[in-house]
Amino acid sequence: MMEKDKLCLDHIRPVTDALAVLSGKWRVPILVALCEGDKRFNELQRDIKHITPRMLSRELLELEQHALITHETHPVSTLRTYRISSYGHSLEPVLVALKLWGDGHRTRFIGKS
Amino acid sequence: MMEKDKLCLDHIRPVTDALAVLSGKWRVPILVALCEGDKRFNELQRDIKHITPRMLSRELLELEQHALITHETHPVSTLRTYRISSYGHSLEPVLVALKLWGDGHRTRFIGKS
DNA sequence: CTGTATCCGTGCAGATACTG
DNA sequence: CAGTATCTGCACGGATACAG
Repeated sequence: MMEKDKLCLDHIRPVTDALAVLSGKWRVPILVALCEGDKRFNELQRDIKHITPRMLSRELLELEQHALITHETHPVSTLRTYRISSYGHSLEPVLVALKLWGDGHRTRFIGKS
Repeated sequence: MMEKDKLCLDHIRPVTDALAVLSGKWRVPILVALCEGDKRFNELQRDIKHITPRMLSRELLELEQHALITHETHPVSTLRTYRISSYGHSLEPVLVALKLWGDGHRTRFIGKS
């Protein structure tokens, strides 16, 4: 089981797979917003600054196709509630690793906003 | 420290910072190729399938501006040698986390190439 | 060998308006 | 409230040719 953590050729595809899931301007903000708890469409639109309904709709669909989030539709009304799936929570170690490195990177390049 | 590894709002910026550094089609392939050892421009172009000299040049510059790689110019000839910096190696935990999750993701979505 | 210059197609994403 | 439709600009990245 991984005797070496060094980079090698067979790392490329899984890494780019993971990056593809997280890439785009709104994926991480949406996931983080949903980590505060289940939310509805307009709550997400309010909490995520500057996102348009078009992009929010698109990205919610994408995240759901990747099984990272789910939604429930209220039986009577048409209210939908979005939430992170347990599979979505499996991304946490990845996001933590990215955060730790990103913190250091911002520190190293002082002067960046 | 980090008493909790849960996602929260102040994770967004460092995470997207890190993602920005790794995003793009060629960054990871270049880093991985250089992990095999120092290489010259044409070696990289040969080892990284389908990359054009334009993109290789562009991405090498970008990676160097982010301090992830360095280059040395042979004093007499104009031969350049590219190598990963120690700072570049600090990305390894991040790439390992991405690889581990990406492996699982590919397993989960069987049928994907 | 180590790149640059130029041209170009496509997709990502914003703005705005509209609908059930 | 919860989205969709349409239009648009721009950046990403490929192809090809050229240069030091």
